[in-house]
Formats: sequence, C-alpha cells, structure tokens
Amino acid sequence: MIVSAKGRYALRVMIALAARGGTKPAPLKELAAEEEIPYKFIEGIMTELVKAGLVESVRGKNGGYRLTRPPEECTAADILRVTESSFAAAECAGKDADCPRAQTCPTLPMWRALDEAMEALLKKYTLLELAKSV
Amino acid sequence: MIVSAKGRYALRVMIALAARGGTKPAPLKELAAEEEIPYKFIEGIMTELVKAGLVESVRGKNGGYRLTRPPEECTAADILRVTESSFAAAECAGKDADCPRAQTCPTLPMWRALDEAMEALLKKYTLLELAKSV
DNA sequence: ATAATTCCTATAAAATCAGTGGGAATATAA
DNA sequence: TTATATTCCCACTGATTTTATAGGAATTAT
Repeated sequence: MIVSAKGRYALRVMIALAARGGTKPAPLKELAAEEEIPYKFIEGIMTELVKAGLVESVRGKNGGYRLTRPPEECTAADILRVTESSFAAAECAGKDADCPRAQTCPTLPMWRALDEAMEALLKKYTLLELAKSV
Repeated sequence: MIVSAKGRYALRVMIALAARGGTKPAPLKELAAEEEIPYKFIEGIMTELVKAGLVESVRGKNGGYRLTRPPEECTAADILRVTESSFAAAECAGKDADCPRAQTCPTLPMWRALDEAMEALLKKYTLLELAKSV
C-alpha cells in the first residue's frame, strides 16, 4: 500500500511542466536534472504519459514534452492511474476481478469503498494547485 | 498501491475468528483449510497478530487462536497496520520522513491527506460488520 | 507416552521495482 | 549535408520484497 517511485517521479515531472507554463516543449534532460530524477528511468515513464495522452512530445532538436491540457484539468488521479500498475487497493477489487470468492467475499465492499475514497481525494489535486507552491 | 496477500489473509483469518464467536481457541489448521490460506504462511502472520495484541494463542493440544477484543472493537485499520510494512500512501509521508525535499515538496500535503482518508475509512470497518455477511 | 498444537529459524522461488545501456528515428540548425 | 539534440524502442541487470516452504523445538491435553 504505497505509491511507487515511478508514480512520484511522474507527478514531479508533471508538476515541473505545469510550473513552466507556456507551450514551448521542455527537454527531458533539463526536467530530469532539475528534479533529480534518473534520466533513463523517467524516459520510460514519459512514454507512458504520452500514450495516456497527458503530455505530448516533440521530437528532434529543440524538442521535448508539454502538457496536452491546462493544468487545472489534470489531476493526481489521472497521473497515478497511468503509473501505478495496480491503482486499486486490492487487486481482487479491480474491474477485471476474477477472484473466485468475489460473490461472498466480506471484504470486497470495503476495497471498493477504499478505491472510491482514494480516487475521490486524488481527483481534488490538480496540477494547477500542486504547482502553486513551486 | 495495493494491499498484500499477507494483509488479505490476515483479514480473512480475523473475520473467520470473529464469525466463530465464543472463547474456545480455533486451531490454525482448521482456519487455514477453511480459508484456503497456505498454512505455513499464515502461521507467521499469526505470530505478528499476537505480538500486536489483536489475538491470543493457546499452545498445546486443543490450543489455537482467539480474539483478544470483542469484534466491534477491532477494525480493518488495526489489522492492516500490523501486516502492511508500509501503511502510508507514500513512504516519504510517514512519520519517520527523512525526505530532503519535505520542506518544499508540493505533494507531501496530498500524501498526508490520502493517508488520513484511508485510515478513516478502514477504521469504519469492524470485525463485527465484516463477519456479518459470513 | 502420544498427539495436537503453537513457536522459531532458515531457506527458496517468484515477482516487482528501480535503474542502466545501446542505439535507432526524427527534427532543427549551421 | 552534416552535426547536434532530442524522443523512442528494446533488452538487460541488480536489489529488494513478497510469498511461500521445510524442519523441528516447545508446550499442553488426553
């Protein structure tokens, strides 16, 4: 029950992007240095964020990454849903739940409730707010 | 961001104990078989639950485990706090947080809020309620 | 004594996490 | 057109954690 380094790095990069503002793409080399994130590690994470549609990339010289949406429309929940392989509290409570006990499991409703509570809270934190204190 | 098998097993055993009621100790062999939990695995977990004071053990023949408190006074939060090595959303948000960024970290308040939300929700589920549907 | 139990320690297999390396593809600028 | 800066892709490694498994010692009721 923990957020991975991957998730924390992703959040930090996204906040850094939001803090920069503007539409000029930011090269990952700079972002990684600023945020003290291992370059090659965050490289892979960026690919996932692109695929998820949260950022877009510009290849070649003077390229980099930029947000696809205004910072107030991107939440921590959006980002963590991409990076956390299992965003759910318990794997058995996900939507592809093939747990044989599902019908009678006394804890399933609790996991569902926990998922909803986490999601609801993380949705309240947008990049706009998160980047404010930077 | 997930609850481990260890945590789920612990919950199931505790619910099974609550469902039995009474003060007669339940042998782990039975509980493990009922709940389809690997015996040797749950054995180690029981030791931790005993140390945490949630159950007590009776050794020797006709021995077993029983709850130390009435089921309405033991919550999912109590149990998961024992089994989950890191109960916090992010390790940097725990009480022994030695993260150098802590002072300026824009996400720390969010992790704290997430921790509180999770804890609050898990506290609402007592063994009494959880065992009702069994 | 015997049998049923918890308790203790060590080990092993599997999975996940975190990070690294090399280079191909793409685009800008000189 | 050549050099340079960037994203993109794929494979691999090392460390750690998770999920068990094994063997037996200690304890207690019958």
